[in-house]
Amino acid sequence: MTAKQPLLVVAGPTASGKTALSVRLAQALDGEVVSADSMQMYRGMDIGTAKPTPEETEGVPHHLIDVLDPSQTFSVADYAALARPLILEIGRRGKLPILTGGTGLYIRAITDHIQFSPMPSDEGLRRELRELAAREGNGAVYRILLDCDPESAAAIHENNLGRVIRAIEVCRLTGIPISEHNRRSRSVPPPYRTCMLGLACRDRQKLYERIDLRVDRMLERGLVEEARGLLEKELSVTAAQAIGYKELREYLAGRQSLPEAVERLKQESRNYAKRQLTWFRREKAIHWLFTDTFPDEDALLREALETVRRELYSDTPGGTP
RNA sequence: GGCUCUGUAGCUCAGUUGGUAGAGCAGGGGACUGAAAAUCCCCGUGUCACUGGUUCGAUUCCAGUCGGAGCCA
Repeated sequence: MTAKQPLLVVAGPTASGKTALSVRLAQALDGEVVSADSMQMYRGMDIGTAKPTPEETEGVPHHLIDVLDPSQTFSVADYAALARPLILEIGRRGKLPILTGGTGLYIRAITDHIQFSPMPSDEGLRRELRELAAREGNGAVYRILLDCDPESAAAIHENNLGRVIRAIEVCRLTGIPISEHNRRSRSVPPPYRTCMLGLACRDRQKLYERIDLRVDRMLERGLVEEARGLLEKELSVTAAQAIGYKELREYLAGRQSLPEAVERLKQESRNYAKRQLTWFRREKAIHWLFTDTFPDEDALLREALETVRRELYSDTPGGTP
């Protein structure tokens, strides 16, 4: 029986200070950062995703950044396939992997060790179901799910068309209801001893102000030009979802003034942060660090380190580092 | 100065043929397993500008007052 591998997670909404904290934690704990950010994986999407710059990383290795071309689609399953061996390998080298990012789904896939079995997708079926929904309404598609997987149907809202379609697709393709599928995906216990840190602000308004400010800084650094270059290319469905570029597209197409587009971009970012908070709040294992309650960054780091040592390195039967 | 329009939820606006009002956005909460920076769900009492008048009853009609917009001088 082998001891579980220590894994540190730094989660939190956009602009909460994840990058800075994880770099300092990596320096203090001899770690390497593994990004859990669905958009920073794309090359060329630098300013808009607040990708850590060389100055910010201070030499600390950062993985799973710039590993995709914006034309590539991607999924949680793909993420897990990349991240898991990487985490293992970092550990083998005697380093602490620090999973940092705001994509809750990706983080959970790792921490809960969700098993993704190989599964083909069926574009034709998806399109067909989408057309059915457009023609006869979401209810028509939902009824199909009700028929093949009542358990999932009970958990998915009729209007959440994407999920309804996915559940039907899994049913049709594998003959197993997605509810059953999801249960099986949790059959393997996580090989990690995990400590989860969450960054947040006590004062929501303060977070929103930070977000607005950061957007302004992105614009100063050339976000509009970055967006112009990116939008000339063919973007995958995944990459096209990134906040920043899709709002600026309206401006670049002359359909909206720059101030209007910027306001929308800030608004989208704030709404996104709120959704992230909802997700992470559900993660009961998270130790929350409220950045606005610490006098300075050193105090924050000290508290974080104390939590990590307690969670990861105390009374470990396998010995301490 | 005259005429016209206008003043309803934080914002933009509906509406009530007179029985005290509702959408979108914002805001808050929630869900989340192959597109997740996505997708979806739930939450709306506010002197209906103010003061009078008509009326059983006015936010709704009338008059005046005070804001705002426009047109003519």
